[in-house]
Amino acid sequence: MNGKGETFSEDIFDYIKVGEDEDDINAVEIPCEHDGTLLLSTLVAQFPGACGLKYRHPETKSIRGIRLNDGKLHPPTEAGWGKNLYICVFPKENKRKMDDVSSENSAAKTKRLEKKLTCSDLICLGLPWKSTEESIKQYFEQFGEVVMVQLKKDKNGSFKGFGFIRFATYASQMRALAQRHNIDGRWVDVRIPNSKEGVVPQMPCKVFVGRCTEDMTADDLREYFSSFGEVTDVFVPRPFRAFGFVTFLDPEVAQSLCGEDHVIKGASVSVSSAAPKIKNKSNQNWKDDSYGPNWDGNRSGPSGGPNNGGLMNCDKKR
DNA sequence: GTTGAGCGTT
Repeated sequence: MNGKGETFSEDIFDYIKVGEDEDDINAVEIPCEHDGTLLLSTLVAQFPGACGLKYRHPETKSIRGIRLNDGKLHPPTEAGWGKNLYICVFPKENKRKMDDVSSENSAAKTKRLEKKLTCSDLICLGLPWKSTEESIKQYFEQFGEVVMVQLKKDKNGSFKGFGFIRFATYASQMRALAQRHNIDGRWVDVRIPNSKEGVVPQMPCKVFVGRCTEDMTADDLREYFSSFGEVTDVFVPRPFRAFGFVTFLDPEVAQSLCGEDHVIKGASVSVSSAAPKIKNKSNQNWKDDSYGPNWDGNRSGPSGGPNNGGLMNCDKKR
C-alpha cells in the first residue's frame, strides 16, 4: 500500500534476467511471451531441470516465489518483471544447505536428481489422423524436452491413431499427465501405458498444512510454497478450518517438506503428509484410490471432458 | 482412399 516506487522505471523489458543463484555473473537474459508471462519451457531451455523462479525482494530482503501455472511463470507485479534478478528453483535444491551454492555443482546435482526419478513412456490416445511424429513432438515440447515420439502404424503404413512419447524429465511427464490435451481440435488422452502400470513409482504430491491462520488465502500458500517447486493445486476449506492442502508437481518436493514447520505471514504452519495417519492395513503402495494425485479440474475442457487422464488408472484388471 | 476404442518391435 505504501507507494515506494523506488527504482522501478516504466520500461518494459522483453527479457528477464535469470541466474542459478544471486550472482549476476552467470545470469542469462530470457525472453518472455507477449502476454508478459515466461514459459517454463523457455526457462528450462537455458536452465535444464529448473522447476520455477524466485527472487529477492529489494526491500523486504526475503525470497519471493514466482507464480507458476500451466507451465507459465507470471510476473510478480502488474508492472511486469522489472529489473530484478530472478533465481532458478530446482527440485529439492532448497532443502540443501545454503553454504554450498556453486552454480555448476547445483546443476550437476539437479541432473543427477532427475535421473533418479523414473520417466516412462506415455501412450497418446486419440491422435488426429494427420499427426506426424514431428507435429506431436512440437506440441508436447511445451511441457519439456521430448526425447521420443513413436506413432504406431499398420502393416500398410496407415496410422492407427495412437502413439508413444517420452519426456526427458519426470517433471515434464507429470505436467503432461496433469491435463487433457487438445491437439488439432481433438481431445487426446495421455496416460501411462498398461505395461508400465504399477511400475512407475508414485509418491503423494499433496501435503497437509496445519495451523493455518484465517488471513492465509490459497493464493498465499501457493506463493509461499512455489519457492520449493511447482504447485499444481491449493485447497483451503471455506469457512476457514485452520488447515489446507498444497499439491506439488514433484512428489519429491512434497515429501521433503513433510514434518517441517514453516512461517507464513508471521504464523507457524506445520507441513505433514496429506495421507491420513490411520489407513487401511498394509498400505505401502501410494498408487490407486484415496489420495492419488488430484490433478483433476485443472482444465475443464469446452466439451466438459471426463477426467480420465492423469494417473488415475483405477481399472483393476486381473 | 474409409475409421475413433484401444496399449508398443521396428
